[in-house]
Amino acid sequence: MAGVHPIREAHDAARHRLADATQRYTRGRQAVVELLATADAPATINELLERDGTLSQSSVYRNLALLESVGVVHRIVTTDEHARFELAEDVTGQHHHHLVCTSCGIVLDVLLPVALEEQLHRALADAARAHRFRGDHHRVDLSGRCVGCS
Amino acid sequence: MAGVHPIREAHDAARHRLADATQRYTRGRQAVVELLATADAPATINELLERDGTLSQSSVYRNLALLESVGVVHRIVTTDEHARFELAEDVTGQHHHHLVCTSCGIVLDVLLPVALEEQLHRALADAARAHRFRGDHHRVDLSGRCVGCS
DNA sequence: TTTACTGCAAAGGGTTTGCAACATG
DNA sequence: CATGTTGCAAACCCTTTGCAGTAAA
Repeated sequence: MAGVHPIREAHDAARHRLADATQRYTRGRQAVVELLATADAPATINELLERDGTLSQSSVYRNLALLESVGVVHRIVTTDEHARFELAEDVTGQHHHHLVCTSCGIVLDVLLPVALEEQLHRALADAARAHRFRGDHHRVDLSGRCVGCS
Repeated sequence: MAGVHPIREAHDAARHRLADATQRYTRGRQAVVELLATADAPATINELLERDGTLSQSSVYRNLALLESVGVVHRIVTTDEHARFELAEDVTGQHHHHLVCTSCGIVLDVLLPVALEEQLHRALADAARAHRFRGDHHRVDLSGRCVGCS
């Protein structure tokens, strides 16, 4: 992961994880992974359908749900009415966070300083322990207005 | 805010902000504020309707949207299919974050160390500037499993 | 008294699913 | 070939809205 052939690696990860779950890596699933791997920001279902007119809506929904369940895809839900999808961090190898535009709903990826991530990780682990909560992963969003909407 | 009569202060804030918007502080709106002020965690619409059987669903939806628009209520959207609501931070005076159970969808409030919040704030401001994004407020969630679901 | 608000029921809209045809391993 | 997968269309379910009656200021 996070190697020099990110798209191929995304396909390999998807193929292997699906195989482990006795699922096939069909053309539609490959197309979804390809679209997400080449997107410049988390995409909505409609954006995926527009980018590849041969895909059917119901299959894209089903395949995104499947890919999410095997950890290849990550679903982002904001106050925007459309869910957005991106490749999971352990496929891209790149932990990141989001800038969310409250006007148009677009989501941009951003990185935070490693030291801050570590502190945050520790603080959240403390909070989880205090609430007897088994923490999984954290999410940091900054809401605001993108260039086009401000 | 954040005083010794949090519930009364929530009502006062709601009343004033609604008045500023030429809106009335009706019984249904008071009931919603009261329910949120006395809830131990962010609540779904159904939870509010169950706690006060005299409320009608459509009015609760409308009133939550209105209260959100005047900054009294904050909407939390997670991967859970139901939106959750809590009093806004500038009504409670308490900036906080969330632990979100990926199984049952419950949301718990948590505080982070002030120093960490400041660092986070600065780092996000930097990221926003780099993307020519006008930042508003940040959101930090920890996803995982609550006691009941693990 | 004015007019914002409520409650009901029906409409909206993103997402899910039944089923017959199809393609993958 | 056996069975997982697809595509269509209908069903779902949370949320929103039209409208006539009601209540807040």
